[in-house]
Amino acid sequence: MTGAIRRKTSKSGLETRNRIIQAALETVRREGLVGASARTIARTGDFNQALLFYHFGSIEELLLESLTWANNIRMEQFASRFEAASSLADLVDLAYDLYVSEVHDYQSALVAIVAGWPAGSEVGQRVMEVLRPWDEMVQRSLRRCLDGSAFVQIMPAHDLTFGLVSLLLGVELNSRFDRNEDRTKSLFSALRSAADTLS
Amino acid sequence: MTGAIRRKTSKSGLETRNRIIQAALETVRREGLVGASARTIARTGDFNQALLFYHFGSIEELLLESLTWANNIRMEQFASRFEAASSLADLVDLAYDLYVSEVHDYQSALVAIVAGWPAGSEVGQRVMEVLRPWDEMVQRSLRRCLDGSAFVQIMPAHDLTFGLVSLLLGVELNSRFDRNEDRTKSLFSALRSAADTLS
DNA sequence: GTCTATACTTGGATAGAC
DNA sequence: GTCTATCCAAGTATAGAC
Repeated sequence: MTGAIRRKTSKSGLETRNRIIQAALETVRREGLVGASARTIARTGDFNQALLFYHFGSIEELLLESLTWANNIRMEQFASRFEAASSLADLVDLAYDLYVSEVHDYQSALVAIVAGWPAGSEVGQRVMEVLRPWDEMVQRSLRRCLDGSAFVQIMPAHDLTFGLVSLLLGVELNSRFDRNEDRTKSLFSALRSAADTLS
Repeated sequence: MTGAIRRKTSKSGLETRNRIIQAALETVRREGLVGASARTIARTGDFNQALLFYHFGSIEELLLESLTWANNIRMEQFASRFEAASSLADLVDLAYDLYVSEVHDYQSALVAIVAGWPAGSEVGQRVMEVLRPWDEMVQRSLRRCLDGSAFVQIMPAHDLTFGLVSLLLGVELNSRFDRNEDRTKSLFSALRSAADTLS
């Protein structure tokens, strides 16, 4: 297994890298992680299969970088909104928006990648690192929102963080085989009113 | 793709089927779904690779039956306890026990299998069917426990069901790359006291 | 930086002996 | 029902032309 390969990043090189990443995500979305081989990915993006190895060195590396890429977009997209949130209800809304945007754009290809490797493996480690910032961001936001609220008495911030992040993962995983978006919508709107009532 | 193959189930045949299923689960656990090939599974279980095809016809079929098998065990193990639950707090405890037993026995190999295939695929459909009974069981139990409680005002039973099941999936997925069991323990004990307070 | 061609490995699956 | 041998497809990866 070769590590990450990064050539001089010329303009067209970057564009191609991006095309390949898009094709990888699209393929995982359509065929599942089990169906995402170099050849199927290349067919999806309509480029030569060898290109993938030139730019990323291996499939694992490509999937990992695709995960990172998609995740960074989400982070950038949501970071300011998390900073701006001022109540638990805001955070619930944000979580829902995150879910919608995730499922809409990637049909939760991310959770498939996350779930595919065992924890101890090298890939598993790196997946973990990609996900960690979310936890920190949510936790910071949550502490700020709940500061002074009586709500922390019944549910400490770190538990709430872990619960919210896990719930989001679970809902996304669920959405992979239960095409009923209404259930999620309904859940989050119930959570939202609960948050309103309780805080 | 060939369908399920079921020969006359002699005693030793059944035992072998079981050995193969165990090996499949063990392999997914250790190598992840991406590392679960016919050959690696056979090596894990120390049996001939061809045997797998004789008994199950294909890898997909084997993984699906492994999922079903492990899931049935859980269902049998927990069904009576879900029937016996009489409060929201009981249900939270049950969910936690389910998590522990799942992670302990399979290190969440199940969620890996669940996440590996796309929703629309044949495998995805069947995975969905395997999971559905949980939803029904939890929902029945929940309605019974919350009957007459004021809690349903802030959180309807069907939303709570979906939330609880999703949370469990998410926590199990999380446990694949975050080896911190204490976080889960802490979350569920917080949920438990919340359930006590609120119902 | 991209494509074609190709080497080589692994994986899925079957046939036939035992 | 299980094992050995084997076929073939698919997969990963590299070399070299353009």
